[in-house]
Amino acid sequence: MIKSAGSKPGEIPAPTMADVARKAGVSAMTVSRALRQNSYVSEEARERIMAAVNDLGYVLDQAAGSLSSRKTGFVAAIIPSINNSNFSDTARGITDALENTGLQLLLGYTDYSVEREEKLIESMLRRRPEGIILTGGAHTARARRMLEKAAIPVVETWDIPTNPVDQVVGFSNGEAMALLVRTLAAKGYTRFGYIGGTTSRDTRGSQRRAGFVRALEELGLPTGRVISFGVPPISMEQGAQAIVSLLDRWPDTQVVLCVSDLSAFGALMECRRRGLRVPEDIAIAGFGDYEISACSHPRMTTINVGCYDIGQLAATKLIEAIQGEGGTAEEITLTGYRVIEREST
Amino acid sequence: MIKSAGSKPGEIPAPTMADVARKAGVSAMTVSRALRQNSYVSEEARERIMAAVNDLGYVLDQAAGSLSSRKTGFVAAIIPSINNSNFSDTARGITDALENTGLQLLLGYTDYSVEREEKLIESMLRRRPEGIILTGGAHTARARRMLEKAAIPVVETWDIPTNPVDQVVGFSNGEAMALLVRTLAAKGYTRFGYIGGTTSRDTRGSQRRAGFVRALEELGLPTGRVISFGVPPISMEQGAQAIVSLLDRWPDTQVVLCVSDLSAFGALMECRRRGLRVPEDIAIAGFGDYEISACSHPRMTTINVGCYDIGQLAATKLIEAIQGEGGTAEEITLTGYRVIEREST
DNA sequence: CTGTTAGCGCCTTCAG
DNA sequence: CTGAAGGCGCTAACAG
Repeated sequence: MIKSAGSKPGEIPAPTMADVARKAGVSAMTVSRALRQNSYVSEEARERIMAAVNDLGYVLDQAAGSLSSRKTGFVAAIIPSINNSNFSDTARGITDALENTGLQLLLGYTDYSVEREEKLIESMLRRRPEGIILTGGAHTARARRMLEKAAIPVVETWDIPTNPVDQVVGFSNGEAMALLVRTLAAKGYTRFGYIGGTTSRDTRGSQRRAGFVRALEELGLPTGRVISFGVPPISMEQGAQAIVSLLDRWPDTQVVLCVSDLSAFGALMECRRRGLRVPEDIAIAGFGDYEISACSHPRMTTINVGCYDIGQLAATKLIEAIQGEGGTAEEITLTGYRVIEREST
Repeated sequence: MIKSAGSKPGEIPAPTMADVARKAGVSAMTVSRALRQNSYVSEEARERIMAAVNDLGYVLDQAAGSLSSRKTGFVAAIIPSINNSNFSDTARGITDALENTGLQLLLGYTDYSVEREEKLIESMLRRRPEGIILTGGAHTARARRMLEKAAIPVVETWDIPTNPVDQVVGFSNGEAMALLVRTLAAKGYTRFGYIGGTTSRDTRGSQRRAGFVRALEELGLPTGRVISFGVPPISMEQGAQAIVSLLDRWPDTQVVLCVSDLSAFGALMECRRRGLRVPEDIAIAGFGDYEISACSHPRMTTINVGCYDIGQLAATKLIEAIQGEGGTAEEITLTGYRVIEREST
């Protein structure tokens, strides 16, 4: 504990604006003005105020300020996992877009659970954020109701919900995966396998799987070689185990697509460990273009979905809606993705 | 924009406690009591209140509450990078420890810059967090002063500062790296190389390097094979480039230690790509025990430092200090680390 | 350019 | 178990 702290008796209460005002010989209102960028304060007064602020070690109390100004300066963002670099890239994009707007990020993660998302939304709304960014379009009914009641701009990302709450910045996970299938089919592969999680929780994961199946159907190729493996997120280790089962069951599989680069990497390394040549004996592709896929040996084919840009764009749209007149139409912004062919296919 | 929103004229203002109270036929005070767990409210009143809350879609405004209760329910945490799974594991540990305490995390990242840390600390202190968790012991003078003035519990993590602000939950990065050197020296390696970043910004990185050199000196082994490579964080790709330079310059190097598993992985893959056998031709070890090191081929030797536990323990200590009488002594809690020997050495 | 007045929405405190 | 009064620290709105 520093000096005297906590709620000890004899504690020195933090200085308030009134303390600064007294010390600088002005009113609290002038201090308030001096501490913001806009409003006019004489150079002389400003200097005295800043000196007093420094002397006292005064730090503005935004909770009090936002109560009276009715603006909290918070923006909430909810991602599935903070440990997944795809989503933390999105979080970085959000933070960077928020820089210099005076808005502060309230970040939470759901562990891929809509129930946890609901709780998070509730606890975040208690902080009265001026806008909120969500991942995906699957929410509980109560979460949806709370969002609508909150009457703040909402941006759903990483997906294209069929029934958006408000704005959307995302892409079709199914279409992206389908594109990958078509690209690989064009190279001559016909016997495709798939590794992903159980479909119940991770909506993006199940959309990718659906896109995989749909693309194969359209190409008239067999669709059955699918391994579903545990609840998301599917780890590298699970990818390794899954490819063993998959090749065990369907030994003539030529190429395996995975729900993400992480499981793909696990699968890739396991194949190398077992002496399989990639892509000669078995080709492998991931999803998400994580750092790892550009660096592995062999380098991995994957699909880049612009995680950082999603975050930056979502935040930009949100800021516009917050600062705008509130009349922005509901809007769906599609973000791009592209297949990155590397050595593993 | 949902329904009517933003600051449009004709907007429906969010319901307040008074609205709920009116609807439930009680006073605002009773609503306030009903919405918390403690305090006594009759079952009958509580039911009516909850019904009104539901009808109105009322969500408590914590900013107002904390102004009067003088407790914000915020805890701040600052990590170097949100994209590094070691630190996001720590963040998860913090979040998990905070669960069910009613405390909410305010998370920020510095990109390894003490200047950015200073700005973050300032903007977070404006939210009046009840405690703060930092990474490392290097702060600007002004940051230190602000922390001291704030008179809230502080926990520095991931390091053992020579002059702690308050509490510490960490380990010696230098000692951990030295242990790795000794472990490998015991296996017979004598010609060690090292890959890390420039030392100016990442204090943990430079401590690891110092530990590397110190351990070799104590063993009477040569210490010169060090490649410094860019500002942190050192990427996988930089690890790949660095090992090429290193082996180019010192071809007889037997084992290379890296500042983290990420650069070590890049180095490992690059060696495999060039047809080098690992560990026969060149052994490689990382630091941090990222998921990747357990899954790569060959699996990588590294050192596990309990990232998640650091976060959980730091938050637990912080909560104790917050809830305690404020008299907790300054305390240094050492966390454990252990070498994990795998196939790459 | 500066000050005054009032009140943001809730909780503390004290009375019933 | 419930209510009334008052104020947390700041800023909007208006007056000078």
